[in-house]
Amino acid sequence: MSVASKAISNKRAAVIKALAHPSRLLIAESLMKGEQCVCDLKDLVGADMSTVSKHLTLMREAGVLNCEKRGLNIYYSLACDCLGEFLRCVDKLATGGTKTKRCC
Amino acid sequence: MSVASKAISNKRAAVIKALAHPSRLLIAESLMKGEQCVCDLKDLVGADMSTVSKHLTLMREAGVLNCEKRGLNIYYSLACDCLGEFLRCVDKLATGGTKTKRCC
DNA sequence: ACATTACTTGGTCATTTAGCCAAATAGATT
DNA sequence: AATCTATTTGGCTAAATGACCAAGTAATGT
Repeated sequence: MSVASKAISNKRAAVIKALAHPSRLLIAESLMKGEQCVCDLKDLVGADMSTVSKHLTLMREAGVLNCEKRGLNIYYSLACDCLGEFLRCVDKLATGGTKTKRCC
Repeated sequence: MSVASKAISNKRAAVIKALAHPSRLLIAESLMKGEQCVCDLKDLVGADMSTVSKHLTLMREAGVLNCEKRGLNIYYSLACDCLGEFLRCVDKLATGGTKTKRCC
């Protein structure tokens, strides 16, 4: 693999990784309905505010979320409306019936 | 969150996690062209065979891959043909221009 | 039966991740 | 200016991940 395509591969993996955690997935799904501030998301996830904040920073740095400060609150929103089709595929895989248990 | 929806959330996250690594992403993309055996994928990834094998096991257990043994070789294939739309969204996010650098 | 080939499994180690708490910052309110 | 509220940052620790090597297994060829 070339250096360039390795960089692309890493960037893609970072985006996917930003969604590869139950709490972050929950956050992403909730934001499909519209922007929310950190304390809303903290209630949703049920973890320490600092923990949630770190998840959000990670997602923003990966390019998955945008944020905007208004007054005391910081509102996070999805950077792309394609999450639906992303999740459609994930659910297909997550609920897929005929898995190969083993072959060896 | 209920216990049931937490379980679903974890399952989804496991599927996403199975794709959230440069080597595993590379493997998934390569398998879009058709099944391949472990040594092919080892050459593709360029890591130790045992490392690749562990990646493949993880992906299979998450439900992303199927495998079938024929002779000495084990052939891995994608469990779902929806990877294309999945990656379309990932690329949109990975290459997205207007990212919020910071807001605080 | 013995060697070979293709994989997997177990062990170990370094790195990353995820959680919490305490402290810092920034805007709003008094 | 002092305080309150919302959020981030730093520090710490426990747990998970990813890589390699060495050893084990299973089908094939001799």
